Amino acid sequence: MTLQLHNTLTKKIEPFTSQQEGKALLYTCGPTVYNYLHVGNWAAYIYWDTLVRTLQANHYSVERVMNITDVGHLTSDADDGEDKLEKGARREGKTAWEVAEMYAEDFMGGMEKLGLLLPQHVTKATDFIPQQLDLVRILKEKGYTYQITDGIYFDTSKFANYADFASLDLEAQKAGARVEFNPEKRNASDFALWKFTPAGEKRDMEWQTPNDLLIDPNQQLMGFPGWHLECSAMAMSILGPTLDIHTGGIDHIPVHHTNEIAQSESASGQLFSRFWLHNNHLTADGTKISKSLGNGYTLQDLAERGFSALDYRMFVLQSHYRSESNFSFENLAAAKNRLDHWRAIAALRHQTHDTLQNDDDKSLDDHSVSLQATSQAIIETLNNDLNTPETLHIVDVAFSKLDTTSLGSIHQHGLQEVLNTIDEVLGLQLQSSTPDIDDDSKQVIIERQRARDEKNWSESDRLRDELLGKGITIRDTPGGSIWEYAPTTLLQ
RNA sequence: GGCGCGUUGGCGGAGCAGUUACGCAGCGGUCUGCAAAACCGCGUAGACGGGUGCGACUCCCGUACGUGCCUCCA
Repeated sequence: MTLQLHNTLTKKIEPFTSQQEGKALLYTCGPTVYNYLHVGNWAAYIYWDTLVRTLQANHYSVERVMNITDVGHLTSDADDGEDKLEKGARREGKTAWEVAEMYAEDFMGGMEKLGLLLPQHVTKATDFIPQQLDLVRILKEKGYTYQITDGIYFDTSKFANYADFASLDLEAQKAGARVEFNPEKRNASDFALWKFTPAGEKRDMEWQTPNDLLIDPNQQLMGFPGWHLECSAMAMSILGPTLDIHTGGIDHIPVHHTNEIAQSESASGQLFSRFWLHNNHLTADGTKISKSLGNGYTLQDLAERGFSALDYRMFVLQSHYRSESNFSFENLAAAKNRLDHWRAIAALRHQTHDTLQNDDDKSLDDHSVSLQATSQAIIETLNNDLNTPETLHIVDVAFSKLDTTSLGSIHQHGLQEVLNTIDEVLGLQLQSSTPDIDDDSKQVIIERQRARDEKNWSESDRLRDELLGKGITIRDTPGGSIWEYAPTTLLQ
């Protein structure tokens, strides 16, 4: 099966194709760096990392841009809230620049812990101010903008298909709106492209508004970009007017992405993105994740309870990206146990003695065949709109078979191939987390076997404890002793 | 008020119109020097009411409940 993806644009699952053969242009809406990311935020990046890996498994080279929003994201989409960065800065007694730097660094650290592939372009909104102003200029020249007291706005009534993407009923929304909108705006859905620093205020982050963008060119106005503008400016200036895929959270459909499409397509006259993928949200402890509820767990919170970032990655892969899923530590523990089992299987690759070099050797029951088929099946299920839960099921079935297979009968090459595939597409680092044990430990295992042969149980148990001290557990099977890495214990 | 989604066993979570999802947890057993692991078995899931099928968890309609976005947020 070729890669099929659910496209929000058409609300259907469609075969994926790119504009340029073998190359996919991808834009991912990144974080606003005014706080630590919580598990819900991270889930999105894990899903999109799986997308990138799946594209690569389908022989696409991926050129990907991810923004870091370090300015202009207001605390309200009504364009009259505070800037999150400026607010965060006041909270912490720092400048907006320092806050952005600190949390951006934390974000990059989290990416690494989770084993997320680094996009080719990780771009900060503040590094793309000229490009954003250029976009405003183009829109102004084409007659899509108007200026009011607090900024330059995009007139959504001039973009005929504005409501289509999110199936918006603008009139009904207006009637039921719970937020007062700026009465100077021509339409409730109009949004700020560029905001002016209010008179008498000084922001940490502000730039001179180019005179040619103003009604009165003699005005001297400081300002800053609206939140939606940055994504369009970075995406188009780096990847060109039309993306192959644009990803983001489901919450972005009605406002952020709708606005991105409006401003980008109005400026370029071309389709902004051919595919739009949206991840559903995570709840935590049965309710929506929210700072005020205290369930916005961070990676640090997980670590303090004995869970690694990769345990969390496994947890996220257990549900489909378009389903709403629920985070709890109980569920995370289930994911961790599953990952520990997979690692035990991965450790077998050091302990098999491959007597069969030929994959087609039929004398070896069906293990080699099934392992080969597993690698293929993993890609197939991911190609089905990134069906990661089904992928895990396939791996479980294959690994269960290995549980019942004696060491000598495991087809090492096939196992190696499956592990490679899993690590490539799921990023669980099964192999790097299970290096071969050192020679000393191997010697201890041999000595223990000798003690057991002599029924010297006290010596045998002593050696087993010695290995446990090194984080290695032993299980004795009819076919011999097998070692694996001891699972890390959870803090209660 | 508008738009959307969901309801599967103790917890999580898929596929599929007719045969075990899978994982985790629980109980019983086998194996084992012990332990661990593994294996076998058990608990007979599909909100409710209709409809269409020989047959529905799986398609259609309705009801109830829950939930998301429109307001911080992936």
